[in-house]
Amino acid sequence: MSTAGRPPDGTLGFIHVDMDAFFASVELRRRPELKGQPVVVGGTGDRGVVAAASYEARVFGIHSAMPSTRARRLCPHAVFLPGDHPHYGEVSGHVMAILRDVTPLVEPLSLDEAFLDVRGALHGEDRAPEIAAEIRDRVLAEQGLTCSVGVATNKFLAKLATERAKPKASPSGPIFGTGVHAVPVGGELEFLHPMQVRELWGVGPATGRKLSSLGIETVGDLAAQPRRWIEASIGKAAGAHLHALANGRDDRPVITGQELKSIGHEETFARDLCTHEDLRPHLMRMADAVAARLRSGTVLGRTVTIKVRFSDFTTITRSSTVPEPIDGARAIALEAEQMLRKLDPTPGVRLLGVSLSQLVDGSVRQLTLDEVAGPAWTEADSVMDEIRDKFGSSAIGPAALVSRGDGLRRFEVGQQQWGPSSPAPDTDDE
DNA sequence: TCTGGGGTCCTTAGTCCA
DNA sequence: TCTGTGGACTAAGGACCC
Repeated sequence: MSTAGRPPDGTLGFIHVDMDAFFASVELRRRPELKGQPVVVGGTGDRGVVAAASYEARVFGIHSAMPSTRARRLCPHAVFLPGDHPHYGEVSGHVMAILRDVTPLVEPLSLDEAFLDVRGALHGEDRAPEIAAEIRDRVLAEQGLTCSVGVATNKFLAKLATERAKPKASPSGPIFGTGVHAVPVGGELEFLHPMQVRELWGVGPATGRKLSSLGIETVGDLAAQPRRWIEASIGKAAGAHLHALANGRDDRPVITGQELKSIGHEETFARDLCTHEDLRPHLMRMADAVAARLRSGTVLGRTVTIKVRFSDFTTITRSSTVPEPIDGARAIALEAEQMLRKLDPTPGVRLLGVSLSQLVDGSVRQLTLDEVAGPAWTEADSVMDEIRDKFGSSAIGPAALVSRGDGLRRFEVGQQQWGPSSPAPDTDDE
């Protein structure tokens, strides 16, 4: 991990790039015949959500994170697509390469967003907006995709500037934005203070309600309050952070090569599961998926966490820390199952998740007692990794998953990015 | 209107130990 | 030996982001 090193210095040199309706735009690029139609990418089943909506779909009120069932009601004639995460990752890689061509100081936030620190490329000239426009032109020319770009004196203002540049949906159709918006040096507070406090990075529904109950509606209202009072009202860390942002201060550097803190896998089931026997194969499959990702990233973890969401949507987590870091499916499953056994699934479990945190570098791994006693499991994991590399993720999986008679389908992992793909079957095989 | 999956960070509370 | 304190660690939950 490395950082830009220099703190923000009042130079207009931070750029935020955000792809416009990324997943939907990538699909439209593949299927030009859908251009102009409302396109929705995401979970296609009853329990799925929208991952991305084209601006034509947004005209109908559809937005990301909306339940798919609601999106269908709002716009029954929209084209609903299941999404292709590996392909979006590939396209994202091409876009990030363009950004890294501008500066090595690129901090990806997700597949479709990144911060850049271009201060080193300015040579004392005020040309960051020009660089932003060049980025936009190159992404369009080389990838056939549009993006919006914000420019400011720090990361947070650059991100807000991007929002100003974005296309908007209106009842009469999409309104295309300026594409690039720069917040001039000295104009930060004028730009910031009229905004709703909810627009600040880090203010979600809960904090928004709390601030509103304190009479704080705009960013200017927040900036005018004493910092200590804000800290006492919403918590020390969040209070100090938001107060600084409201005053236009954000000292965070652009960080390249962020280290991963946890790796997990979770799934919402097409219908609720009520017994340990039903849950166990899913737990095994998820432990196997997490283990494979740990090994492919050459990391090990010490804390195993399971997440259980019941039918009434109450969600609990249980975690357990093992003495030595692990990356084997069997070891993860063992810990996870012990925790799951202590829970009562009879009210109905709609989601189950397994994750590993407290990650450490796996390239200098120490053998665990388990491995010293019998290295067969580690070898089996390595062989599985090799087979998956050659024949795909569904080619092989834990034996526990084939004994139920529903075979290879069980080995599919990570295919349910936005919820189960089809409505609950009326059969008894889950 | 029923709410995904991948994460990060913070807060609070309990325990252990020096 | 007992008590208080503070730090490190762990566990659980919540809020937030894309």
